[in-house]
Amino acid sequence: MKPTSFQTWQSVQGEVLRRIHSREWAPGAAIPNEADLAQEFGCARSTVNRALQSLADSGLLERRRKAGTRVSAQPVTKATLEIAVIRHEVEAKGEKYGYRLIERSICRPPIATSGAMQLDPSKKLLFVSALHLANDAPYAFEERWINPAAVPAALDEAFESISANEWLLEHVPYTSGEIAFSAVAAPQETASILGCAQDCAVLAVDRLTRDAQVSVTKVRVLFRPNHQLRTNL
Amino acid sequence: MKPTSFQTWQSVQGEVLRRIHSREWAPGAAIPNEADLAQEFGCARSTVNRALQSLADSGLLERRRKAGTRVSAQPVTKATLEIAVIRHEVEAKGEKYGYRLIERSICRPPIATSGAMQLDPSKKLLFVSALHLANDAPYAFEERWINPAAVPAALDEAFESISANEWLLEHVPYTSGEIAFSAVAAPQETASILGCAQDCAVLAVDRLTRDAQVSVTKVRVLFRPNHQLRTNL
DNA sequence: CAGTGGTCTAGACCACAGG
DNA sequence: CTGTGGTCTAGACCACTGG
Repeated sequence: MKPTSFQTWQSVQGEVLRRIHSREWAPGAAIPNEADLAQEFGCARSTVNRALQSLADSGLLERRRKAGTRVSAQPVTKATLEIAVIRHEVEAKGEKYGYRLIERSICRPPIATSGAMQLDPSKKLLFVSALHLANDAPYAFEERWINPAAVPAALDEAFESISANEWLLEHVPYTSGEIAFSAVAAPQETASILGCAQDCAVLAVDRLTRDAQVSVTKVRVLFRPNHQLRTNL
Repeated sequence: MKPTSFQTWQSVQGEVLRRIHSREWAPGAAIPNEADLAQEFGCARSTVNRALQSLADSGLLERRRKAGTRVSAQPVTKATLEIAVIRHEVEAKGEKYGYRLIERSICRPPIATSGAMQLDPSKKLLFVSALHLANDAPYAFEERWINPAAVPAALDEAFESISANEWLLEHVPYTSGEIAFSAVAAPQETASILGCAQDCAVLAVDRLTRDAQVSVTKVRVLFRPNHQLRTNL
């Protein structure tokens, strides 16, 4: 039999990675087509396809019909952050989770909010703010606007023992939306809730959630100082 | 022919999503196995497999051999951030990119740095700090430690006209590593470089890069105030 | 137009883990 | 032990797009 044979898509991927790392296939250069590789590797074309497709997803390869496959010259790193329910996040760290409702009201949102949610500014929304605790210390502060038109049942929920976070996940799961990460100076009120100095730098996660085009909720979560979001590349 | 037939994995996925959204398949509940679905949908099992696997990757389904497939009760949202070379990031916004080297030296790193890089603290490393500009205004400040043992060629590069960012990508591409996002108060020196107030809240991206187990570089990038990292969900 | 990747199929074997 | 997903194969058709 010819040199080596690769029978699993993972092993094919490994071999492709080796050639890229060793610069046998240089950055920006084209690599053989699937059929040729399949023959060389002694496997079916679909196996090669699986391996290459996976590498293309991670940004290492660029593939185009007819043009073929080439090694990305300047691969765009893709960092995947897992955003879990905060309770799970805390428990995963081995800390005790706690929850405290701070405010619940029905009122007209700031224009910036109604604008971002693409809703009529005169319509009232449900506002909920709450504090998440880890080992009884402040962990994250969340301010949330909920669109009652999208989730009428929310008006009947007090959010005193369950976070809006989890409640929404249970009642309107599998939504789409946008998320943004930034750094902000903690406003005075927030700072006192989080137990840090005013204008302390904290990580902010802003999230807008839609269910079939209509905005369901918009939330800003401010984490305790020094909080990090980490992942592997 | 039976009701509808689904011939592409995307259409199968669409139908599965519909059933999940409509709660026909409730959160936490098991769904039929691949063979049954294939028969119902009038397609091959591998087509169903492709569709379900993709949904499992995105966290909507949980699959285990023998146990079958079930709808995730509390799906973990996965936000994928694309971390491009800063020059590209700036240019993609339609702004003019600029680069200014601030410091380049060879010295012993702080213990925290050598520790994180798992290197001998007494060994000297190459330190490079630089400012990235957008439309001539500060965009991001980067402080970087480079391990010459891993990239000897770096010692011959001045980094005066090319950022270490891009230089490294060209010379040791396709590395692995870790990345972390946090909020920090800009130290006095950094603040003056970025042109913001001292202790201003800025987004920090810390990145450790390895090439086959050995640390290549560790970098902290501080973005201008109000910078956001965004993505869709 | 023609080469390349994208996908589908029918069938098969296997690894894993639930019971 | 056995059901389920994970994967491989050989072959086929097709969509896209570069030349």
